Amino acid sequence: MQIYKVAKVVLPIALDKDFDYSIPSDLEVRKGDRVLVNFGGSRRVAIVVDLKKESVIKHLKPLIEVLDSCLTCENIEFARKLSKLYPYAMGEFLFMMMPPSLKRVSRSLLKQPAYETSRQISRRVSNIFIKRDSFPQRYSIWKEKVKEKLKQGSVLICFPQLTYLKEAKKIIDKDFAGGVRLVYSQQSQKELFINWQQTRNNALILGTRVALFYYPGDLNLIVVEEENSPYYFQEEKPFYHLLDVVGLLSKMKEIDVILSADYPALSTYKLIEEKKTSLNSLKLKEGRPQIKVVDISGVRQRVITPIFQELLRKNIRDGRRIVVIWNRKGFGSYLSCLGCGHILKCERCSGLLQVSLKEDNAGLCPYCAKKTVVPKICNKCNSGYIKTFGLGIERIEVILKRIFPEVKIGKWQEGAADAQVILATSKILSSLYCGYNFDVGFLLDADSFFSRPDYEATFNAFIYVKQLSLFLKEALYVFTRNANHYLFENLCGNWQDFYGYELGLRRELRLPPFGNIIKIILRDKNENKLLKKSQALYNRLKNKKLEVYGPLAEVPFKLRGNFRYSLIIKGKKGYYLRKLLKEEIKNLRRTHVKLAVIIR
DNA sequence: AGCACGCCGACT
DNA sequence: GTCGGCGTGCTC
Repeated sequence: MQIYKVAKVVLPIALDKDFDYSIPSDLEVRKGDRVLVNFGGSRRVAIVVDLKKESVIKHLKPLIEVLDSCLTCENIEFARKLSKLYPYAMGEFLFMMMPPSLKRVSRSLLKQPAYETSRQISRRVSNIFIKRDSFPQRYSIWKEKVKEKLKQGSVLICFPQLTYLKEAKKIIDKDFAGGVRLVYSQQSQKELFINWQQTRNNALILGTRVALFYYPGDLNLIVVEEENSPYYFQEEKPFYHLLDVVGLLSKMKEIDVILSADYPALSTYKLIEEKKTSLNSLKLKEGRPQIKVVDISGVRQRVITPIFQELLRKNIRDGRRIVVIWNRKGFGSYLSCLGCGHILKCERCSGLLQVSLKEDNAGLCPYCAKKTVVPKICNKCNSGYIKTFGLGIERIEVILKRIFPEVKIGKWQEGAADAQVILATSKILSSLYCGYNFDVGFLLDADSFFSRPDYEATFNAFIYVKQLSLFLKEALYVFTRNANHYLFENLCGNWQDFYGYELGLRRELRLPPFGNIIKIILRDKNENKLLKKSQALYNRLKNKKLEVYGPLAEVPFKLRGNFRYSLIIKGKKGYYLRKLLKEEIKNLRRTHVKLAVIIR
């Protein structure tokens, strides 16, 4: 006999609500089952989140079919917790926990149903941060713990990027021959489905941030490699930070976490100071390589300064392998008419068109990557010639080749093999993890890192410069026109001094990790309408006694045809703010304002 | 989210 | 007269 006659289900929609369906007498339903329902006039996949004897709703539609049991009660609990932490519906998170092919209406291909793991006896969770300069060093520390934990369950190792993951796999494979499974979003639906099925128990999983949502029930340990990486912040809906989600999952499952990196995230450092996370590091041996701050504040030349030329000449003469970093790709940074001064812009964005030598007559939008054909003659005034202004890395290449005609100079990737001087944008750092070394580095525009209106800019700049220096054997020259900026005070010394100072600033200004920053970005094709709605939202939030700033023009103001304003809410950490935010978002969705919400 | 319904201004 | 943008309400 059936005890339960009603199933509560959720769908993958931005709606924080479950719906009741009656269970036909010939169906057997469990929590976590994937079912087919008639919802709002169409057949859709839903997940059963609860079973009841009766419902307050009068006319229930019946469940059409049980497709399979692919999720567990624990998945449901996790999704519920996530939807309290972030302003997204439980259904949106729940559907992230199953492979994409199961989100569609499809007959089950599952070989076996999801099984519930019994809860362990309550135990203390250990959180540890392992600080070493390189991946092999860090890996040698946490390897044994992975082996040990793998005896009683699964282990997940998170990587910030796919290239990094694949390089690391080569090393890890040697110790776990054939036993490693990869999970990342670029895999095909078929691959994801197979891997999802094969990592349900007793698996060693290497994955990018998506893999965390596919976690198996017997997960026993989470390792987050390069835990300070900005790639752990998902920049599209649903916005989340992997470290938050790892914290939530480890607390729920009572499993240990190993955070591993060359330098800790600031939030992790705070936990270390509070003794909530332990620190495993070597005795301080900073100063290899030397970081040298070069003050060019009084120099007339913008980039190719005499002091840079002199240092470069000396290091070339000494036979050193050199990397020069300038953070603008292409040839020039903008195009302008010599006659009327008109500056060419992307037709969809407020980005200035960049120029590349390779792509003749092609202007590239830095924001949407759209290519535009650049006319020879300005079509605004019909007389002036269009000329390239500003410095891109390709123009720097041309200039340096003229100054040093006898030296092999090449761009990163193209000429990396045999050039003595490599030119690159700051993006080079993420490919250096794959084992590439230089003797000397020149960071030509350190100021561009912290000139943005972003409270995290200085911290990110610190991490960037420190990480870059780890791939240099001898010295890193950092050029700046703001040599008295606090970034440079502790750049060469003890890293903990910088962390301490930064943490003090954040505490004083009530910024993360001491408080929440919530940024709501509103967008619309109609600029006036958008401004009005942004102001209306500002007033509503202000009336609720929140600390709100804005509306501020986002950078870029126009992106892919949409204008963008943002509001920033500053507040204490807590559920009150999140609950309030959820309500506001619900109201906004109704008025068809497109928005993004970023919580830090 | 996605859809239907109903209100009001614009325009062949 | 009707077409369509837009606010509102609903989905078991």
